[in-house]
Amino acid sequence: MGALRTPREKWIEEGLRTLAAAGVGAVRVEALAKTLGVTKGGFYGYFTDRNALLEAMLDTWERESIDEVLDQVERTDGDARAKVLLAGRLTLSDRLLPIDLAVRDWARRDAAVAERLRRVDNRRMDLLREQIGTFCSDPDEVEARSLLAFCLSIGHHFLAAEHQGRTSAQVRARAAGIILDDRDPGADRGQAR
Amino acid sequence: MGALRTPREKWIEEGLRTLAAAGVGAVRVEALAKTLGVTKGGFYGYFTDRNALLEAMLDTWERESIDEVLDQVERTDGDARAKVLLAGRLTLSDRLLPIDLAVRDWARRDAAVAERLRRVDNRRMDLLREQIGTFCSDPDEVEARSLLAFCLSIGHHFLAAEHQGRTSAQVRARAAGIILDDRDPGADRGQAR
DNA sequence: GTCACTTTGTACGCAACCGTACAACCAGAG
DNA sequence: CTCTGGTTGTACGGTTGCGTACAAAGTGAC
Repeated sequence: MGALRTPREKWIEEGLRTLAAAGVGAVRVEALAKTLGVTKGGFYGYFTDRNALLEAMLDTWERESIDEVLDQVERTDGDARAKVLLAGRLTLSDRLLPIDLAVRDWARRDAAVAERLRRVDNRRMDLLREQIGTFCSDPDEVEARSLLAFCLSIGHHFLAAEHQGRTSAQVRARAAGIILDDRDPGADRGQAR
Repeated sequence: MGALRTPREKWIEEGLRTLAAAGVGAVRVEALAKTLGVTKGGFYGYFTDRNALLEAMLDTWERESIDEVLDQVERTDGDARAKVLLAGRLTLSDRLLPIDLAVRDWARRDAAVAERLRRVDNRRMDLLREQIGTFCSDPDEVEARSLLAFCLSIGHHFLAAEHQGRTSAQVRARAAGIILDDRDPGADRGQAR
């Protein structure tokens, strides 16, 4: 058999890295090849075209950011608030977060991507509803608090403002306290990413 | 004097339209010219290059989304909650919102854009702090609630999930109630965009 | 109508990138 | 060692976009 210096996964991995760093527009076959230290010669053996790579990248992202995160949260035994915070930390890990943000922008212009994102976000909201529902009885309020939790974890990465001496994490922890109806805001439960 | 069929403002306007609809990457001189029904011949009379257009677009956006919104809010006489909601509605108008979201993504990859966005966001957060501060005394809590208000208004545009029968606006109104510490969530104060 | 001045159209060179074709290459089977 | 099959490099044609140069055209002053 011939050598296999650049398997399919390498292309996907580098594609996701580029997506995270510079957006979909920067995911170009020749640029990836250059970064990988090869030419695009082998690329078209794995993918029919650039679009096939983008699909494969989305497959990987979707799998990682749903299945793996949910599995890990379910295996945890903490109270509801702890699970919510853990899910936030996992979903928005150093690896997944930048990809997530890039996909979110991408979805605004591509219906197929938007559909995938809808699936992922629905699963995440399900998790939030379930956990927040354990300490909040009004379904409308559960939904509102779930929305706030989601918007906080995504939105704060888009906010460019400062917090007048406080760190971003401090303000976020306090905000998480409000959403999770924590009556002891002084307690340090760790960072709310 | 010669005719002036396509003044500088036209290019900026069309640039902002394209930015809003398809992101910075889609703001290309020749594409804009085609949309405007001319060729790029005249473009380089107004701008030294594509980058100069992008700068001018940001100037326009910054002016519109700070000065005009703040002026209008200051002229309003309503209570703090009403002012917060009004600011949200103005900032996130049909015209400004899509530009805002595109700029936010752009800022993740361009330091100069990030700096502009920081200025704008700081002004917006100032407004929120000021208004929320009128009915909330703890400065840390004011900051946290301001952050939540901001994240809700920005973040909900990135959330692709459904709300189990409820409309997005309903859930958002309820969430705004939580943030603004409204003890009468049934009251209809208008939409919380 | 003519002139002066500015805007616009056309054409060019250059670069990046896509997708294809094919030759060169390289491990392991036999 | 040789053959074989998939992997990689190279070369190509086509497209799109930037920025420049200059000719063409149109408008208002006179």
